[in-house]
Amino acid sequence: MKQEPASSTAAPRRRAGRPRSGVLDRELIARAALKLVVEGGYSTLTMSALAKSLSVSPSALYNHVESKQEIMQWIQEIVMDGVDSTVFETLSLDEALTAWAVTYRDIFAGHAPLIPLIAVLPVSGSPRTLEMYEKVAAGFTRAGWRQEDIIPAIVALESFIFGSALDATAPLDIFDPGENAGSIPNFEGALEAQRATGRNSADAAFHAGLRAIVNGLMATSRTT
Amino acid sequence: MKQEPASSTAAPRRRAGRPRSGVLDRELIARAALKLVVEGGYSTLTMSALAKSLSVSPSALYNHVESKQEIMQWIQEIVMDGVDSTVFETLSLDEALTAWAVTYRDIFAGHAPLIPLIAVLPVSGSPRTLEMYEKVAAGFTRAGWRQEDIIPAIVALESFIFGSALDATAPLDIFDPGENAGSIPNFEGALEAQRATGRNSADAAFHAGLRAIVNGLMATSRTT
DNA sequence: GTTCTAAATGAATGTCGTTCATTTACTAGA
DNA sequence: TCTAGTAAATGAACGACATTCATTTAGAAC
Repeated sequence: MKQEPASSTAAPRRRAGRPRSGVLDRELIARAALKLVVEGGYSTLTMSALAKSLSVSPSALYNHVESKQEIMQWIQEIVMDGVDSTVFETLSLDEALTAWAVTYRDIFAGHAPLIPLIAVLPVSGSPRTLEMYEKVAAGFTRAGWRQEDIIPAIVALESFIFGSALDATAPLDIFDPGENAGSIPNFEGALEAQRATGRNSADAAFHAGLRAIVNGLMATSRTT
Repeated sequence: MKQEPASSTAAPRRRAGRPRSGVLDRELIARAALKLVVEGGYSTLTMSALAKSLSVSPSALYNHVESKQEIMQWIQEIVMDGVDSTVFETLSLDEALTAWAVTYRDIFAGHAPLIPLIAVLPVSGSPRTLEMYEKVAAGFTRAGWRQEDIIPAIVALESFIFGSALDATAPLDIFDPGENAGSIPNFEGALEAQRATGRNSADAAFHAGLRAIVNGLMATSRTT
């Protein structure tokens, strides 16, 4: 925030290069927050718990962070780093999209509370996220897509991925009709048939849907 | 909700059929909550505000509701009623799916905070939601789909719809690269080309994605 | 009219995120 | 070495919340 052009958010810095007295900084806070989340889920991520895990008082955090939301964004950036977008450099577009989507969804299934946040957050705050988009866009371009069709395709895929990540956190018996059984024969039949396959229905849906949307997008790009 | 066998959650009841003294009941609370939400957004839906809108004290609500979450579920059921699933009785499967998805997404775009809830909530609590699934499943069955492929197809579509509804609430300039411009040529080019079309990118993505996933599903159902 | 009970009350609780006046301790300049 | 200057930590306090609970209120049933 002082003289570097890139760092967008409050990073403590002083004239000399060396770190100063403070125990805290952005990296430490972000890592501690992520650790808390990984170990105990998002409900355990409170400012007090975070402060305690850093052996500091809650108010001390506010010298480095604007709000809890900002910490969530930091976590999001770290998590997003786990998404493999190098596949676009080695695989064909449809294969790359599939591989990318799989890691994307798997990772965010463990971070569902971030999803409503990301979906609405300006990407400008996340350089690393932008790099991912660049690689994905490059993949489309290389495959000969019309420029104006690329963003909608990416957004559509992401919407599907986020929705699927949310869905992946649902209980297995989410569709159990309970006392309403009997009045919904078609649905119950379908449910039973799907159960009989032994596959997890969230996974089956994700893979079937991913195949459909990727194939569908490829077909569309040739048609229009 | 009065004498139907289905009502799963705390509904006040007494030996005789007539309503008793109390000002409150499930329907009233749900409507008042929805009204609050429609007028001021989900952040204005607090137990105190809800109680005040019903001229009652906050604690009075807890004679009829287990928790705020339960109120959210009631709202969800009312909102879900707005989704048009009669189209499956009149249109071909792909047309019906498209029409259904459009109303589904449009409606939930105005109720984004419900989405993380729904995605994870057992449907057994919502008879009317189950009826919707029944109509959708009937549409698939009528079109000759294999039973075990129906649930995954529905779930995949819903995931896309929920993701798209979340996306629809994002700010228009969400992709503005800000200070990171320059290092991401492919993405910026795609962005600019999309912008030049004059279309809202969330809408473009939804419609492109919907076409892709519907077409893709149809193709898959013939292939496998 | 007595009893039973659903329903409303209002005070209180606990958990949050967040603010702020104050203190602490390191650093730079004289 | 002394003297600011300042980033950073402290702890008490605040204001929203959802939720609980002992108590009161007022119909209905017998």
